[in-house]
Amino acid sequence: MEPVTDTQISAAGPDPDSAAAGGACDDGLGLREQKKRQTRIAMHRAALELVAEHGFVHVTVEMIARRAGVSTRTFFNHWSTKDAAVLGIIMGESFEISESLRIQLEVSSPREAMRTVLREALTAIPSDSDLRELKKQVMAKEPRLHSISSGKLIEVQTEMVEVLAEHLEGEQAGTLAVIAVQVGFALTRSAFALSMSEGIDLITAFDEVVDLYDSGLIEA
Amino acid sequence: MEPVTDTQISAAGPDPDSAAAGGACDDGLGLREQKKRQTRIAMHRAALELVAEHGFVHVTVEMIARRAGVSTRTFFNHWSTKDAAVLGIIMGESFEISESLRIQLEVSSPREAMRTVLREALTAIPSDSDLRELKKQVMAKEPRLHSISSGKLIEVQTEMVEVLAEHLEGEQAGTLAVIAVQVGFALTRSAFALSMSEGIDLITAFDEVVDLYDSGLIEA
DNA sequence: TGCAATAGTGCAGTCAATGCAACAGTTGGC
DNA sequence: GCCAACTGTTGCATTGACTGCACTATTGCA
Repeated sequence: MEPVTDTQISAAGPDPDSAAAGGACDDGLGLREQKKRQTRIAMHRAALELVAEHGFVHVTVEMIARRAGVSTRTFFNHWSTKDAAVLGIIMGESFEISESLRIQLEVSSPREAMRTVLREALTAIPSDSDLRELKKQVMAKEPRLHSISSGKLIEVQTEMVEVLAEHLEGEQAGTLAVIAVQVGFALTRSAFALSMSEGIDLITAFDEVVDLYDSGLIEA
Repeated sequence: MEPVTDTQISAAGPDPDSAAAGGACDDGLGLREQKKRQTRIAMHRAALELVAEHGFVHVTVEMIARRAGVSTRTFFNHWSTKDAAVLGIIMGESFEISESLRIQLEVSSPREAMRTVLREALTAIPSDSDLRELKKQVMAKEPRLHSISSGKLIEVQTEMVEVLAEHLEGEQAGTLAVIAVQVGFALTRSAFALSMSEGIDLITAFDEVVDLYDSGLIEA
């Protein structure tokens, strides 16, 4: 298994059980991919349940792994951090995202490019209702999770700053790039928090956050 | 010693050596306070030097402590995390900041209140020129440090969201509060990055960032 | 069926972070 | 100058996140 590439934000797929029940949810994936997905979801669910039960700090990776029926080593093959498992953050290669930004910058304004890329990076969450309920509970009790800084996320942030700074030119390009990216991620984080606390999917949450931000009601 | 309260962002004071040379830099503090400050700065400097030399990941807390001439236990009495020591972030009680926000909200708009509080939380950095040079180097080589999420910072963030949400009222108060605080901290983080990379003091950097943000050039 | 790829595992090890109890220098009152 | 309350420093033991490595088990494909 790839030692946890990280970067494309997405969340766990549909419930393995319901998929098994329906039987038709092959997704065109091989048996291998399906199993991988299943264990991943099992861990995510286990993490959520345990955090809901005992609180984030009292849940160990070992506990999560055991409930999900895997070894702790396997846990870290799927999730880069404990936080990531609870939040269901999976990321792809950071250079893909920064490349995507570079391309978008050719055809759109920096603002639009940033938003398009960030939005694209948020894969929809087809989460089941019970997973949503769990997430709501967890986020309500664990405000700590509102601020994501899951390892590789920082990597992406850094690369995006570089790409943007390069594109902007001018004396203050660097500073402008830093601010733009920081604000962009602030919106993304907000979307994540909203998504989990309201039980809506990430893209919807992101759009809502962006709308609110643009409305000027924010006063930030 | 207080087991590292955390929250009031500030940076290490003046060079202990230069203070010793001048002799008149008593600051009205007791011998105790002075010594405490000195060891703190020694650790901060050691951390910066080592990171500049070997890179963040290859520097252990033990190495920092040894160079600063203290035990690792003492290290953690002063800094809540390794990151904090490198960045020179010290924080006070989080409730003080949220209290401050609550008060400011009585007399100013949310936007002004947020900014005032965040700005106040940034104690000036009277860093020596050589420390600045070190910081520049470190920040250039360690982009990881651009995204601060030093433990208790999250705590402050959370409390601010609560206070703000309570004050805003309305259906979307919660979401608005989350976004406002996230953006506020995004600006603060940007200020921190700018301060270190340009070798200017935090307040100046913060004002500059806010001005740039308000100018609309950002395109976030 | 057999080979290549890849998911899962066990193990040993590193290191950040914390609690506790003992110790030492500082301060203030007398 | 001396004692008592503080408070900073330290060593020790411990927990738990995370990693590298070598190895086994499955799966996909020819």
